[in-house]
Amino acid sequence: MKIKQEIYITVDAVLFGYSRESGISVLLIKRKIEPFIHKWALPGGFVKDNESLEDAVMRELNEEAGVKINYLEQLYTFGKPDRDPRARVVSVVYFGLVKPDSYKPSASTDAEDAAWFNMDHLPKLAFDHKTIIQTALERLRGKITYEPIGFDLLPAKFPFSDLEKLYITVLGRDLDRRNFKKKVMGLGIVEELDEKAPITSAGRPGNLYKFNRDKYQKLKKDGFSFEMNA
Amino acid sequence: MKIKQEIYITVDAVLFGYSRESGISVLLIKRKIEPFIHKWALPGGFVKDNESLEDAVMRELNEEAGVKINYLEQLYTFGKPDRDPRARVVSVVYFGLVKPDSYKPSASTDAEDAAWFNMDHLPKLAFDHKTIIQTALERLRGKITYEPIGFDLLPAKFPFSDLEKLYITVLGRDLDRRNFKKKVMGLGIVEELDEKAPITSAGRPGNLYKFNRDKYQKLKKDGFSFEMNA
DNA sequence: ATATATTTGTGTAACTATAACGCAAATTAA
DNA sequence: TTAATTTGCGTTATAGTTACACAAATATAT
Repeated sequence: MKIKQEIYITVDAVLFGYSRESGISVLLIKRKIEPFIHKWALPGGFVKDNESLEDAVMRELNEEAGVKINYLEQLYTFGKPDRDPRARVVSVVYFGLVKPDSYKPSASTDAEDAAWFNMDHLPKLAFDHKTIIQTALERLRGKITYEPIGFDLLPAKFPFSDLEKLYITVLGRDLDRRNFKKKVMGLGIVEELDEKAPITSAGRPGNLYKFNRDKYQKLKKDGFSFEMNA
Repeated sequence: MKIKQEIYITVDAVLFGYSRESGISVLLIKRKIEPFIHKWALPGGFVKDNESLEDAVMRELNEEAGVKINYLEQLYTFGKPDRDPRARVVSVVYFGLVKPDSYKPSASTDAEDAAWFNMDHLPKLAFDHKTIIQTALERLRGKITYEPIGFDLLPAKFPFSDLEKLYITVLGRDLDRRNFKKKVMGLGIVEELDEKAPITSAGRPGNLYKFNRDKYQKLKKDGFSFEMNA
């Protein structure tokens, strides 16, 4: 092609996980090449000439971490001229959610190490990755109220209070337990199971619940819109 | 740099305009180079090595059209390997709104022609630009309900029914005129002016109204959230 | 000139959703 | 055995939404 352009394109991913005990976590990898060698960074890498952007993120995530992704969407493209000291690099960043089941990052080939970090205790990060994580967190906050993506952070079966705690953590404000439950159950997409939740603390044992994704899809087609402000 | 990568990066812009008479329009330019020479396409072009993505869109818009942009945000990055017949091209697309005042595309240097097209009568478009416009329209629809971006499609002073018609057009459904007005005025960010609207049709003449952006910003800082479902 | 159609402005009543609570039941911890 | 904790279910007051009715001021048709 005629045009002279010296810009590289990468993909990165912000993967969020959640647990009742430690709240929201982010998956990071320890870089084993320069720049920022041995520093923590988001998983990602250069896009190959013939693969789509989505394929590129999925490949990198497999190579570097090996976790099962439950939800993935494009977040934002970061392109400030000086964000990479080596050269001009534009990064298309994806936003993903991982269930606790498939939480463990497996030993990987490309990264020195991969680990989940609590959002409140992030290490120093390479490049502009701190800003990127901030943007991703805002997306999570914004989106959880009008799309049922919270369930992509929980196991298939969960005690109701886990869902409630997830919303409290993500939204960063208190909710009325009773109103929250009424609202959620009223939507008709969460079902109570005939199964007791494993005991984790004092108090009356509760049931397990599950998200009925099929029902949500059906309702959505008929113009139903999820909303959780309670 | 070590990495071999043959991917080009461009920026494109979907600029929307609005008028009571013709509804929503999109700004298109007629290409004067291959591929798709003489075909209509979104304004845009290659990013220079040292300019930010935003600077690149603004530059291209000036070169090709010369309209004043009232609102601009990043929309999405399109990167399918075969979207450009020449080579692998990843395009970062921006979404913008233009007021009717600064509506006229001025004669430009880079494009053969630039013109506004009604959303319902778009010509055949180059590349995947039809899909891109569709995505942008969805963004407009989604965003107009929870951020006051509708005012970026109207002149500073407008008859109230223009705002109402804008929402009806964008949302694609009917609204109750009276409830809509109550809702909007109740938010406290639209002011009635002491000025009659110019007469455009039969019926009782109405006043002009204006959006108070300062007040909105102030309220927003205090946790106020715009919402228009009426 | 007069009647008709059109558009703006204001209001009210019924219904629905949200917010703020209380209390009993079933369990663990003291 | 008692206290603390957690779940489940319910009620009431308030706020918000929806569905209407009607008068006023103008252009248009007759």
